[in-house]
Amino acid sequence: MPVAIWWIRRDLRLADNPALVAAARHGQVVPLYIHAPEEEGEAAPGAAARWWLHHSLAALAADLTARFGTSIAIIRAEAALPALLTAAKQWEADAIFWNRQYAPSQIRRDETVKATLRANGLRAESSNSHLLFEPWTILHPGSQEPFRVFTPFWKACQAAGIDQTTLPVPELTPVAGLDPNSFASALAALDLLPHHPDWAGGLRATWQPGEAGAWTRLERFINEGLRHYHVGRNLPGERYTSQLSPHLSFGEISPRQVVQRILSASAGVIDGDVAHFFSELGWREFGFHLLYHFPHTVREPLDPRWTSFPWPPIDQEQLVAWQRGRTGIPLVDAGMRELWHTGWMHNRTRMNAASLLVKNLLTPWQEGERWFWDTLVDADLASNVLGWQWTAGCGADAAPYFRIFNPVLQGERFDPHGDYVRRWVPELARLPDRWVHQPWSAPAEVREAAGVRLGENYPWPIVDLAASRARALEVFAQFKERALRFRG
DNA sequence: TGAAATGTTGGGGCG
DNA sequence: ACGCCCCAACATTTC
Repeated sequence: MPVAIWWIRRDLRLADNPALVAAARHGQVVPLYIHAPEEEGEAAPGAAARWWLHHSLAALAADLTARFGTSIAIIRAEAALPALLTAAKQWEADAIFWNRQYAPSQIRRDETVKATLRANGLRAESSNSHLLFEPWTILHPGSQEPFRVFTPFWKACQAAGIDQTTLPVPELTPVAGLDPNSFASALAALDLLPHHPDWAGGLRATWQPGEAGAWTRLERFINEGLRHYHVGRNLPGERYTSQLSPHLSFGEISPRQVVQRILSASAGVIDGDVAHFFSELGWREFGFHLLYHFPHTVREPLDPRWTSFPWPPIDQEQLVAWQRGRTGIPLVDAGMRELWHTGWMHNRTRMNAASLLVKNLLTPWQEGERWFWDTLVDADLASNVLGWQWTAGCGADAAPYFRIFNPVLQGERFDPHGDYVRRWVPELARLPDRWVHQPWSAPAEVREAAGVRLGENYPWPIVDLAASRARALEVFAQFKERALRFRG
């Protein structure tokens, strides 16, 4: 019986996995994970993602053991290609199957890998498991150009129609010789987990990486979040969002499975809540669309004229205060601490934290992008870059430069009782609702009664919101006047 | 998927 | 009864 390698990447699941199905059809299956972060460049996982990767691999291996009595072979390598060639020889495999990835470095690597494997007489096939729509299939009907604006992009996707068919877990004949013990030691040798100090306690308490955990999240969302999603998704203190992002990022569940399950739960009815949730999946697709068609956006603004934006020198002290949730602005600090503790941040707060860094603190968006990349368990190059460039106003469908969030008003509007702030910034927990989003404005006796001593147990704001807003408006307006005057 | 300034309207207090 | 002012409430515009 021939042997096929299932080259595992960000498709850490058994169900709806085209590469796995293809491998199982071909013959005996070698589930193989190659750890070669150096080769992935900008897409190499950050610290929080490495924690997730460890546990997701462990979960997948456990599933393979329980269902098929096999495990995952792990190779630590400088590059995937030689590892694949060695593995093919070792297992006497004549075919390799994988699911596609879309970061520029990954696309380049996969092209070389595919060509070389085939030149060596091996069968090499890739499939789509990560997206509802391959980026190259959605183009402007007339010009055949990629989209730069979300709404027409998503309309074109919907016009193309979401394929709802999903693949069952295949019957699988494993190769002999893969066992849980050697998997466990190989996984440990990858050294993906933090130590000295172990900062992952909050992650462990929050998440269950793996296919089962992904489905638990989805079912919880359908039961508790979806019904009021359209309004509730804006409230960071409540649990109306799906929190599926890390599971989707690691391919523990496919967007197709999510769509199919939600439609079955809603009896096929697409009301406002369902439509809005689907459009959030659409934003994920849009990120991959942009990353594929405009790969330079990983480091540079989509619009090249923005590369000359006159950022002032980076204030390291302010940057660290932002990273650690010590800006003195409660909503932003709550968000940054939620991120540090759980590896995830509510989208409403992501926008506010990003706006403060880029606009009020005039810090290059790449600094924020880098911090998010390292601390988010759901960090996807596509979504992260899209989000930061959206905030900075230099990306696709970007927020205009004058859109500057006021984190006090945003807090009062979307966290009216301060539940979110109190949870993550306990120093402020005893302040009345009226002042919880702006402790610096509270009467001294109110602060004292609440045990808030600014400058001692909670910082004064590191920027004056009104003054820094005015400064950002001026800098951005001047830049627009000078640099953006000539189109194209 | 903004905030703040400015403009408009209409009710109520008051001389 | 009337004009005037104030200002909340809402709409529009500007950044």
